[in-house]
Order: sequence, then structure tokens, then C-alpha cells
Amino acid sequence: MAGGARSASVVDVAAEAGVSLGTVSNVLNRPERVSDKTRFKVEQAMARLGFVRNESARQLRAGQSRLLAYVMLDVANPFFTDVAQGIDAAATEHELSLFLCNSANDAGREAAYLTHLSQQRVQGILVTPVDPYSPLLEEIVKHTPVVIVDRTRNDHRFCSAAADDVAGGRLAVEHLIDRGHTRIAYIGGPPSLGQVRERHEGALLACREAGLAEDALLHIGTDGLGFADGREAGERLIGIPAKRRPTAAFCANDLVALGLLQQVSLSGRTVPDDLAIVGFDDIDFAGAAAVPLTSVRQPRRELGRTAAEALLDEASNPDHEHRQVTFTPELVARRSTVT
Amino acid sequence: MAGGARSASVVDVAAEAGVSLGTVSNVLNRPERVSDKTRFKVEQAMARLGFVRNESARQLRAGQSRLLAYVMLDVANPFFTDVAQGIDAAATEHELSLFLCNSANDAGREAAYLTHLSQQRVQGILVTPVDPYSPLLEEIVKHTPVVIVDRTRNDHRFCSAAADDVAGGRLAVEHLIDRGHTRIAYIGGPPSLGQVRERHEGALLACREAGLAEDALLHIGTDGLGFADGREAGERLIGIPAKRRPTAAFCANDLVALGLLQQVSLSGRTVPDDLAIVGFDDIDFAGAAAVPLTSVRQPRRELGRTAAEALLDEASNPDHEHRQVTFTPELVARRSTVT
DNA sequence: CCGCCTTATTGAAAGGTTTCATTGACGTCG
DNA sequence: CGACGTCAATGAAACCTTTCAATAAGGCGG
Repeated sequence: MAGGARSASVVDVAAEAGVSLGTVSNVLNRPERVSDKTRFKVEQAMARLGFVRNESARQLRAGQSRLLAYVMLDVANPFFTDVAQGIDAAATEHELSLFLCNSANDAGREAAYLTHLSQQRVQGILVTPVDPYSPLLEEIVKHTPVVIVDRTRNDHRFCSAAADDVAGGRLAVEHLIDRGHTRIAYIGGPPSLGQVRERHEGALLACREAGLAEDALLHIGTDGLGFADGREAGERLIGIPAKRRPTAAFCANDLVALGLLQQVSLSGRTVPDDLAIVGFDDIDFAGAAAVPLTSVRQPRRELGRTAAEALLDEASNPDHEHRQVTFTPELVARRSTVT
Repeated sequence: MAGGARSASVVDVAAEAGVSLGTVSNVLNRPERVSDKTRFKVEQAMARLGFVRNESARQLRAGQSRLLAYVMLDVANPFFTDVAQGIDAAATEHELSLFLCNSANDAGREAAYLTHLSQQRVQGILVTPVDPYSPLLEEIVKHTPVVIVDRTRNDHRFCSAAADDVAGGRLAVEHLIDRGHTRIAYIGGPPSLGQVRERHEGALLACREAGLAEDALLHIGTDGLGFADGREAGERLIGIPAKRRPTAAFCANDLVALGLLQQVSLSGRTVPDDLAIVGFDDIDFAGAAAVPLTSVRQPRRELGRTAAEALLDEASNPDHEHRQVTFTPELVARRSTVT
């Protein structure tokens, strides 16, 4: 880092180059209006002084930045990084930069990021919220375009892009029932997550429609939706006496499913013979597991791209109307349920 | 978004509350110096006007932000998200926010992010660079603390935290040689990545030390270090006539190894009997694959945390000295190489 | 050779916050 | 009752850039 000297400003550059500060600014912003000779002088001066434009001052004057941000629930979950890539693609096309923020499923962190971003006057914020009905979101959307990703609010106060989690849960369990299973586990948590609740709801629906008994669906709760949670749930599942033990499991996401798969394999059991497994999200690792995982596919990149495009419309189109896009998920059957 | 009205400033709040703007600022920054009654009035006024502090102006005056950024090579690679979590932990302890930027292995994107961040006057930048010797990095480190993650420069112009990739590559191949393999593939690319080159170098070293023939190590190049690249390399590998085909593969990272594993399994072959596989990084998915993957472990979170701490020292300690921390990787043997 | 037009450059103002030296009010002590 | 000390509130200055109306210089046609 530089020693003590304050970093050079346009005024310093102007003095060094022997021109006015307006000219320096022109070199920066409208180089075509400056004669070659002058521009050269100014560029030399900038190089000598190590001038770095101050983005804060620039933005203060300009009032806006060319910046988008995505506040994601879990940066370690490939589902969200894929969504982020979709957002990134759209942002790049519009020559905007994207910052990623990891709330790590913590409402406090999420709030801090949202506040900071709105104070930073970013063009817009995409967020997969811990709680889509948080009052802070309503507060922020008054000033800054906000689009909700992977969740939907049924008032129409936000744009959103999400998959139909109820339908997805239903698909998964219908598939298991089709394959003859009548004792099925639903594995996931915490229930504070809408994703967990809705996928469960879909699972229940499928059971009901198939006329299964009330207790056909066994809910095994987990603390989170990571790998370790899946393994731990696996242990508990294996601990259940064989005659009562479910013959199939539907996991709230693929990380949990992969953890479960691993635990079951380690215990010497076979998937799908001893336990059939369905995941959710269809991340790349699902299809690539050595027992490829049946999963409910969400269009991950598409989700991100759609959300980003809605955001850009909200940010630039004066008569923008909020829209809630819902994607219908799709079952991808693989060996973890099919012999 | 709000209608047409410009968003309220401290001046507007002051007028609304019937106090001076200095008082509003005090409410914001030193609430204890303001009488309860006045503070209440001001807070009411803020709420009525929907005041949102302008971070640009604040920073312009303050000169600094409480912001760190990590420019990562590939947000879709769990290795880097784990590193990011380590950075995040350290940042959180110091009450700093962390922004993540995905360069996606593109030097142009990396440059754009680095420039933007330094103009934004962030406290510091962590970066896993496409090329650690890029002149732009040297330029930026003159003004903004920069720490290199997962790479090292051997001049001492930057702090860095990285694992010893040569040693890692050597470990991997020594392990394979120990298990009796004499025809080994090294799978990875592009060679522009230091990680790819150095792990290869380590592999060569191991071969040489074991006295294997020059052509014992077959280099199979890939375009990148993703899943798909591993699968594609798998096809090529399988295409080699059995008697010349390597009996083991060392992959430049776990994503490639998992792709390879999948392709080999799909072709009806068995790991490790038909092909032993070693990966690199030991991401969670490696141990969790149904044929658990032998891998070279890097202390991922530790790497991030160490880098972040070096950065914080550089940012706050006037007589900071650059240090290059190198971690020694460790082989984790699992079933993909051990029957 | 003058007036006009074009092109290049100028300098002041604005943008919203924080800081700090100063003022004002009020209570207390001598 | 006056001087002093404390606490609260004030408002001007500074941070750095961009914009824009105004000026200066230079070239051309008449």
C-alpha cells in the first residue's frame, strides 16, 4: 500500500497536467471531446500520480451504479451457484457487474446485506430470502428494485421467479408410489424454510391422492439442508426396525439426498433395493453420483436469468408491472429409484 | 419503486424534524449525544420521509468502507465456496461484510472486478487470480491491500495463502505407485492455470523418483476443470486400447475426478479395479461419492481464513510485512484407490 | 479583414454525508 | 447574583466527481 500520501484526485491530476479539472473529467468520460495532445498530457499525469477514480464521488454525482447483487441462501449449495450463473449471464449481457452475498440462512446477515446494498444505491437486488414476507424487504423495495428468487409471495408486491415446490414434491412421491413404495420418508428441515414446507406439502398430497394411510409418510427433520444433515438423517433412518422402516426417501434437496445415499451405502445397504432415494434440484452432482440420483429438476440457470431480467425491467421500465413466474419442475428418474 | 421524488437527504430530514442537519447526522452516528426528545423527533421524520442513508456520500467523506471482496475463479466449484466460507468467518469476526465476485476464469472479468473494487475503496481484496503475475494486480496493490489465495508469487510483493500443489501432486502419484500402478494418467487443463501445471509437475516428480519410464505418465488435457471435462476425458481414456491404457488416473481436481468416475462407471467398468482414481481438493462431494474418492486434501476453510487474516493485518497494521503461507496437503485414501 | 461557426477548454455548482469549532441554554457553585 | 461548566444543537467546510453554461481559440467564407 501507498505510504502516507492521500491518493490523488482529479484536481491533483489537473494541476500536474496543467489543465482544468473539467478537462480531466472529460478525458475520463468523453475522451473524444479532448484533443489528442491534451489527452496525452492528462494520461501521463494520471500515470505519474497513480490516480484512481473515486467511485463513491462518482456515484454520488451520478446517482446510480451499474451494479446488481444476489443475496443467496447458501453459497455452498450448487443449486444456488447455478442460479447465480444464470443471473450473471443476464447481468453480463446488460453490462452490469454482479456481487454475490451469502446470507448463510441467517436473517441477521441477510438484513445487513440488504441494508448495505440499498444504501449503496445498487441498480437492483436479487434475493433468496430466509423469509419472503420479511418487513425489511417491503421497506427496501420502496427505493430499490428487488426480485425474489426461488420463492414467491402471493401478494403482488414483488417480482419473483421460482419453481412450484408443491408440484415438485408431488412428482417425487408419485414416482415412488408408482414404483410400489408404501412407506416413504420425507427428509428435510428446518421447517422455517418455505422450500422445506412446500415440498412436504406436495409429498402429502401425493400420498393422499394415492389413498395411502395417514402415516405412510414419515417426516424426518434435519437442522439444515447440507450434506452432513443427510448423513445424520441416514443414521436415524437405518436405526428404524426393518419392518417399520420406509423403503424409500424423498429428500428436500440433493445435498441431503447425497448425504443419505452415502450413509446408506456405508451401512452396507444398496440403493435402490434397500432404500430408494429421490432428491430435489437436480444439481450436477446428482446425476454424477455413482448411484445416479433420481431428482426433481428445477431450471436452475433459467430461474436466475428470468429473475435478473425481471429485475432489469423493474429498474428501467417506468410502467413495469410485477410478475411472478413459476416454473414447473420435472422428474428425472435415475438409478437411485429404478433398478 | 418510489414514484418520481428524489429520495430524502439528511437536509430534508432536518427540515422535517425542525432541527439542523448536524443533529440528524448525530442521530445517525452518535445517538448518545442527542437528547431523547430530539432523537425521537428525528427518527419520526426519517420514517415519514423514508430516509435511506446514501452510502456513497458517507464513504466519500469517511474515505473508507467496511467491506472485503473475494474475486474467485469459479463459483461453481465447491472448493472455492469453501475457501469463501473461511474468508467469511474471519470477516464476520471483524465485523466486515464480504462480497463475492466470480471471474469465471476470465481475465477480462477479473480485471473489471478488481478495478471496480479498488475504485470503490474497499478495505481489501482477496483474489484467486487467473494469472498471479498480472500487472494489474501490482498496480492495484499500490492503493488497496490485496492477498492472493490458492496461488503464490515468489517475489514477495503480496501476501498469499496456498497449498503446495507440487507436493500434492507428488503425494497423489506416490500413492498410486505404492499400490502397484505403473501406467498413470494425469487429467487436467488448461495449462494456463498454475494449479494444473504444478500438480502435474509433482506427478512427474513422483514418477521420476520411483524410477518409472518417461512415458509412465500420460497427460490427458481438458478445456477446464469442471464435471463435463472429467466425463469427456473419461471417454477418451476408455478409448485407449486396454493393454496401453493407464490403470490409474490422477485428476487436477475433484470435479474432474467425479466426472471421470461417472463416465467409467457408466461404461460398465469398476473403480478402482479397472481404474483407480485420485482427485484433488477433497471437497465434500469427494468423500460422499458412492465410490468414495481418494483425494489430496487442502485445508480449504483454513486457507480462506489465513488469507483473510493476512489481509486484515495489511489493511490495519502500518508495519505489515508480506508473508506467503504455504500449507502442506495431505492424502486421504478412500475406496477409489483401495480395494 | 471582419464576423461567424466549430471545437477545445474552463470553472463554478451540485450531489449527500460527516466533522468540528462554535454558539446557545441551563444549572450550579461561589 | 454573576461566572463558569456542561450538555445539546448548530452550520459551514470538506470529501471528489460530474455536468453544463460560458469562454477562448482557431478556421473559414464573404
